[in-house]
Amino acid sequence: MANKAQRAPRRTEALSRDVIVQAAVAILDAEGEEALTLRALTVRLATGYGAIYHHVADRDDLLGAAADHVIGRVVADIGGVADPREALRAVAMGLFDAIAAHPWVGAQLTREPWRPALLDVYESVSANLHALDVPERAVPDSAGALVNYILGVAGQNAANARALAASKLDRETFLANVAARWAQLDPVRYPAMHKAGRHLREHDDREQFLAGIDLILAGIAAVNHT
Amino acid sequence: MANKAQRAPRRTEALSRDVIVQAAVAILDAEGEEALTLRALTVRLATGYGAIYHHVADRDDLLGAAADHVIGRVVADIGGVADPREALRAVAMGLFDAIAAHPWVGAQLTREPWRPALLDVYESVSANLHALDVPERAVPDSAGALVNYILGVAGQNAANARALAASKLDRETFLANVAARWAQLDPVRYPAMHKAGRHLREHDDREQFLAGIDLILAGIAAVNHT
DNA sequence: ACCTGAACACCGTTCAAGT
DNA sequence: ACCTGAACACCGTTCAAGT
Repeated sequence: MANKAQRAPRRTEALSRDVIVQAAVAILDAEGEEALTLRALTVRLATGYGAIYHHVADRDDLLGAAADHVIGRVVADIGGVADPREALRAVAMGLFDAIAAHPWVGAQLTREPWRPALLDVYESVSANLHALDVPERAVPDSAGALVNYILGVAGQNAANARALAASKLDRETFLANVAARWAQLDPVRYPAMHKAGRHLREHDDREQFLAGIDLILAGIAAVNHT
Repeated sequence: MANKAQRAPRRTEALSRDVIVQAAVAILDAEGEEALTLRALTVRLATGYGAIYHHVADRDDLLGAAADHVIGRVVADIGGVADPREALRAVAMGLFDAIAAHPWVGAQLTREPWRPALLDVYESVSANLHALDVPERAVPDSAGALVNYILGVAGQNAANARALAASKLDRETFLANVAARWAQLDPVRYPAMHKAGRHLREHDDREQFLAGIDLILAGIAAVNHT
């Protein structure tokens, strides 16, 4: 055994905000939001608390930066789509997939919706609506409807991922449990949910999400053309 | 001064889950979500920790029950509206107003969307869509679009309320600050947000919310009738 | 400037002990 | 059954001290 005064090995390369954010993303992806503790970060980065606070204001700042890091890529990857309708669907799908892959991002977006990453989303949506010949004065409400819908789904996704993780079941049996609970609902008082319980197997979150986007786009077209 | 061994006066009436939930709602409304600590509850209820844990599983259970308590009333208060289109708008407006009055509810709904209260919302929305002659197989996606949109706005409202409280500014100057920050954005890279910054004064959250609901309803009508 | 890590001021939750 | 409150196992954050 080593001397008792021996300390954990310290890092040699300099710390930076970016290194910290990447470590945070890795922890969040691997173990979820509540696993991101300052202690876990000091261990992973082989450093002390003060070193982290030297580059980051507080835990919320870090969580926000981590979300920006993930979402930033999505918006950047869209640019090339020419057809505005397809571009809108691409932004929506890109966000959906990013949030499905990193559920903690969904929770973060609903918590701090004014983050730079969402600014770009808002801007991109607005520009594409403009390209769709939506009248100037109708753009803000239309963009708001789309973005708020996306944020709603994002929140749901995050909540589902949390529930799935907490249940410690695999996805299959977890869904079966949800379906069973719904199917047990009184079919007189809760006819729609009762029925949904019987169709959950063939339910596809991604398809339903896109259907919602198309519904809103159809509404925007209907309101502005007649 | 009294004896140092003197203790805080204890309550005489029995505690109950309902009394605890009401106390929680009072704290949440007055001081926001992070003010709801177990310690604050013991003080307010003049009791001990164990007494609370005897009626409530944990803090999350309590937060959920508090949200149900607020949302339950909203759905119950709608029932009477005959025209399905008006009933849908009434549900949406009821939720919006409840969340505006109790912003912590918005955060809670996005965190645990399977709560009983939301079940009733989903059911009510589905029934009214059915009454609007939306085909059976289109109801789930349509209801999902509406509910997810509502949840998205709910989350935004909660986030705005948190930011407003944290800023310790009054609503007026807080909005002016936001508008100023947006107006400062590069008008080339962020034309839509730049412009939005100049119109924030005349912006009405409630009106924009309803515009979104109408947009989605128009989309549902357009997709299903052609 | 950048980093260390003990210490501080909190949390939610438990549980032996009381009535 | 219902309640008490000290104690436990954590948090995020600070700051005097080091390099």
